[in-house]
Amino acid sequence: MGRPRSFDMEAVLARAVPVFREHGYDGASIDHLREATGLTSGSLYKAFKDKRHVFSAAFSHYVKDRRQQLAQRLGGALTGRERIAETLRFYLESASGTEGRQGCLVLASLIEATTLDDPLRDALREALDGNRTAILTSLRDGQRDGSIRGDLAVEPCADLLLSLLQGLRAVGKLHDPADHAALVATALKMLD
Amino acid sequence: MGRPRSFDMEAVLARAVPVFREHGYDGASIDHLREATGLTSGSLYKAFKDKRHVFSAAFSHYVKDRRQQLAQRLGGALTGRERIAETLRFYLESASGTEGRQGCLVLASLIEATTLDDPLRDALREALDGNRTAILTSLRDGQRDGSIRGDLAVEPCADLLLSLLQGLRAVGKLHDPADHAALVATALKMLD
DNA sequence: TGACATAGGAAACGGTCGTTTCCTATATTG
DNA sequence: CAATATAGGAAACGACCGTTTCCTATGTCA
Repeated sequence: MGRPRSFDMEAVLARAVPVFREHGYDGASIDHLREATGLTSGSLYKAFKDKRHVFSAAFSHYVKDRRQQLAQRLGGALTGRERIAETLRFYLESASGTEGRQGCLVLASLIEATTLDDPLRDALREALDGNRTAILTSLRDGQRDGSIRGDLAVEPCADLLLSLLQGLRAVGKLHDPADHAALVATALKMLD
Repeated sequence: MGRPRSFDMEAVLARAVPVFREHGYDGASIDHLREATGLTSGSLYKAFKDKRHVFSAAFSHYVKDRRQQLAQRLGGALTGRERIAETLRFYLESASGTEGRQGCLVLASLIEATTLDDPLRDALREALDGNRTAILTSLRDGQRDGSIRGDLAVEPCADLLLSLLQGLRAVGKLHDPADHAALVATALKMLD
């Protein structure tokens, strides 16, 4: 009971995410969040315990949203190899234009990893492990469906692809990646 | 003329670098720098115009130092292919342990790229372009010495390797890379 | 419909930010 | 050796940081 919230929590988080993507956890100020969300700082502190909790919720929202977007794009891709290729294309597009300039929240958090507390670092680890597991699954599926050689060392391959995807987002903060098709083709040679 | 400086500028920069590597430009406070360098904030402002100039000098120092370290390791590697392999090993080691946890200043700056001013962003671009050019040179040398196929598309390959190297540093903030040899072997397949 | 629990929002909190001021110390130069 | 230009360093600056307080508004429930 009591007076109900006049704003949509989901929408506020969606507006908070770009702030953290651009400034990181430490660099994002309550004033930035106030501007982006339209809430007063008082209301922010009614809805969240503190800045840390805003970040935590925004981080979860971002990871969930990215997972959904990727899952949707992977829906049509049949073979494991094609799923890896589509994942690469997804990241190449995310690393381009305004999206690329805004940056990846996972990557931004990674850079701040040493200054984050344990629960946040665990959430970050989970997000990254999730990405790695997804890649690994696609690789193993590819081996099963014949699109990837059966004797490929999938573990180092997954590690490498995980780093490559994050690296694309990093360089994408400055430059748009050129010639997506050639980049995908070259990267896929790691699977041969 | 006048009273000469009582500290070594080079040494102060070497002590300032880890502060920026850990906290980034925005996150590094004058107090952090004061602690790390042993200088009072007044002396810092005597030696540098402002925090931006401390960062600029520290950034140059870091890039120069990294270039030298890599050049030294590349001294013995004869073929272009071996130079690429050695570069990968260099980054894998840099991404490990306390060095990996401390992070790469280029990568940290990349994340903050959108909030940096034009001159700093230009310096960052130069550093990154330098890395890319070095990779490209090794690839072309490899084609000349026969260690890399002559019909390899070197441009996308260089882009990919550049992103991969940065990505290794990113993930290295959280996890040590495992099985360096397998990772190098897998990455080198992009050159086949 | 009146009591109440919570939201909304302005204002202020102490702390830290980057930076400047001001005074003293000291090596260099004529 | 006196004059001077700069370094060293303590203290203070206004601005902004994350957070809290306090008062009003408004929905819910008995």
